[in-house]
Amino acid sequence: MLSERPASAGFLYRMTIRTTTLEGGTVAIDHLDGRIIALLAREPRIGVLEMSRRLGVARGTVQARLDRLQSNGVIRGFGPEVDPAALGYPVTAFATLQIRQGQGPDVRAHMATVPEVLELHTTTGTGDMLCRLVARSNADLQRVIDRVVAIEGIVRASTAIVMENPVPLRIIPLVEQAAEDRERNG
Amino acid sequence: MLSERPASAGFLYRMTIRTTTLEGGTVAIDHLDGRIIALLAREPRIGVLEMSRRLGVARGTVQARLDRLQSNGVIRGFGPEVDPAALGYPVTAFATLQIRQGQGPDVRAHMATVPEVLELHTTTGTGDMLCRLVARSNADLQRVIDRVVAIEGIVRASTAIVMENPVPLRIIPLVEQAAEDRERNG
DNA sequence: CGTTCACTGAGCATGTTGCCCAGTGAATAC
DNA sequence: GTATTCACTGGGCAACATGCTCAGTGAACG
Repeated sequence: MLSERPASAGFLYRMTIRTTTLEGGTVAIDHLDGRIIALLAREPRIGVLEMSRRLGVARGTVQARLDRLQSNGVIRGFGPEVDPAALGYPVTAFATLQIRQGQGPDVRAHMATVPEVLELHTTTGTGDMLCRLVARSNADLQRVIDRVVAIEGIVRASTAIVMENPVPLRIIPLVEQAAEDRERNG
Repeated sequence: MLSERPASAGFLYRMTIRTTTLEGGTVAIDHLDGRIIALLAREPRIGVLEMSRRLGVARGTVQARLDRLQSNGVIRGFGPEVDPAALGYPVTAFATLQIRQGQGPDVRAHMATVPEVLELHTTTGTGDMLCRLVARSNADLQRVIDRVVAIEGIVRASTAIVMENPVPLRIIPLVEQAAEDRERNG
């Protein structure tokens, strides 16, 4: 079931695509790029050869597009998507933190040491930081929060427990949007 | 550079592992599982064969572990990680929505139609829903929010724009934690 | 004490990859 | 207008990884 992508050095393919780069590091992707990403999202284990067959283009083309999408940074990688729930962490929560002036760096470093902190953002608005937490249970969430706020510098933490996840993290609609925009604008 | 995972039906490998399943669909993973996931996270394009070499175990073992991790649901997939910023959406924001009683389902359906909504959760606490948005610019964020709140049922929306992302979405520390817990408990 | 199970190490046919090449049409530059 | 560049096609070849199978081993389990 788990097949592979041979480990390889892998230089850029013979082709180099006339990349359309917009302002600010933005990369324009066309419809074919969009289809490649969508196909890859739907069937991650598909091969370049199989993709070229499905998309009706030459293998080299898919190869080149993929290389470009990766060196572009559009596709950051293919890391395994691990489900925290399956690991025993079925509870997800978002915590808004208020930080004491100048303690930002300390808090950031501290948060990075807590495994249950899956991501951390600094934001505008009421809070100063927003983080995503997971825990083994609602009760366990208390332990996690205690550990999080166990550092000087966090003035207040406000937690919202996730009940449902109607829209799981997704990117395809945005990719299609971006591909269509490219078609229209050029 | 972009190598592959041959498209294949792929039945379970000959081996079936004495799976340790805990209460509530939780799967216990051991140290080897942890190393596999970590290795895969670090070098997603590595092959089963290469992994077995690096980890010092037989190819079949890695194959079987990986199959199990996937059928377990611990590894959900290997979808491409697309960077919204590279696509021209460098602005990320979190919006807290307050929903009018009974309008939840309508709002959920509506949110799913907005490409810039990357994820949506229903939560406890002050707000009723929390969503992650992206936009082409701060100005564009207004357009996105307008589109989001363009449905009856959203009483109030409070938005926090992300400035920095000190801890990007990660899972490895949790995986290691889970692997260690397994070692200790059983 | 026999069975089950995870794992090893080996093998083989098949299929994919990495890389190369010549040729085409279209957009770009001179 | 003409030459060049570039994305893409379709073909080819050697090297390699995969999918699947098999026999054997040690440890945990009933």
